[in-house]
Amino acid sequence: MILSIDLDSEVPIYVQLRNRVTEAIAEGVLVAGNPLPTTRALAADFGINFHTVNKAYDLLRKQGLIRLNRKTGAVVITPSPDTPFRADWAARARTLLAEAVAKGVPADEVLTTCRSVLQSFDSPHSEDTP
Amino acid sequence: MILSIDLDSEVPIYVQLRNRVTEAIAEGVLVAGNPLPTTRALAADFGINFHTVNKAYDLLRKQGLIRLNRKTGAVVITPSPDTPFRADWAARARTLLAEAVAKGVPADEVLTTCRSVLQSFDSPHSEDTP
DNA sequence: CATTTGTTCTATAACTAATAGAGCAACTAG
DNA sequence: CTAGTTGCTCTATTAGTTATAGAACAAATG
Repeated sequence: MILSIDLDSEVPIYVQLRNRVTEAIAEGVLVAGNPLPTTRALAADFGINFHTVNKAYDLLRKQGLIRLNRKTGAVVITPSPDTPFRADWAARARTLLAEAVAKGVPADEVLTTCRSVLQSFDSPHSEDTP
Repeated sequence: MILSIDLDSEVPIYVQLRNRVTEAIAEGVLVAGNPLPTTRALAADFGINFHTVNKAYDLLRKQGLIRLNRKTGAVVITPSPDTPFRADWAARARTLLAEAVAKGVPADEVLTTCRSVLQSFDSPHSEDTP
């Protein structure tokens, strides 16, 4: 797995890590059952502290996207999109969509952008279909 | 104008203020030329410090949504959806959409939610059309 | 000219981000 | 059963952010 983070970004490292893993799951690069690198290994890869990785994994666990086992490590799980999540997500979507509309981007263009992003998640990402 | 903020939220007050104003512009409640309350007046309304409101207004100015004049106060302007904005916005949209898809929400349901939010912005919000 | 308003400066307390080290608890492999 | 790995917890420090606060300046209106 190749995760890229920007140490100079204004976005906290642990948030970037959470976002990248979340996107990898959405893309199908990571599916239920797949293991994530250990906190210490991933921290060593990026040259950051393992506590920072730990924080990102903890966020993902609270999001209900991974399960953390001692010794086995972090594993992607099959999520359940419950009602509280949908409500919270819709509120955040409203804020983000408002930002584009307020900036003058036409509603249909906004929707087209969303559609193409969603389509990019749908396209297959298997390594063993040559 | 009625802006509501939650002092107990984990979202910083100045971010909430920016979000509410952004949404009001997207909804058409605020249109180009409309004045915003003065920083001191809005701060008094919410019982918060005027520096906090100042920070929110400064964000909105950097977003290109309002113009700040001495004495005249803050005024909503006609924005220009430039390319850098679209690219940055698309990246953030990707992260948010990934969150829903990774959580198991079907892509078409995500798109439907976005569409209904955008439609809620389109519906008229004029006070003088009985 | 006087008032209002955004702007800027300094300052402080509480919180967050990231790093760091130490050690505990559980699980697997040998 | 032992040894090692790994998540987890604890304390601690440094740097930055959030929100508050007071004071004063600059520009534009009336």
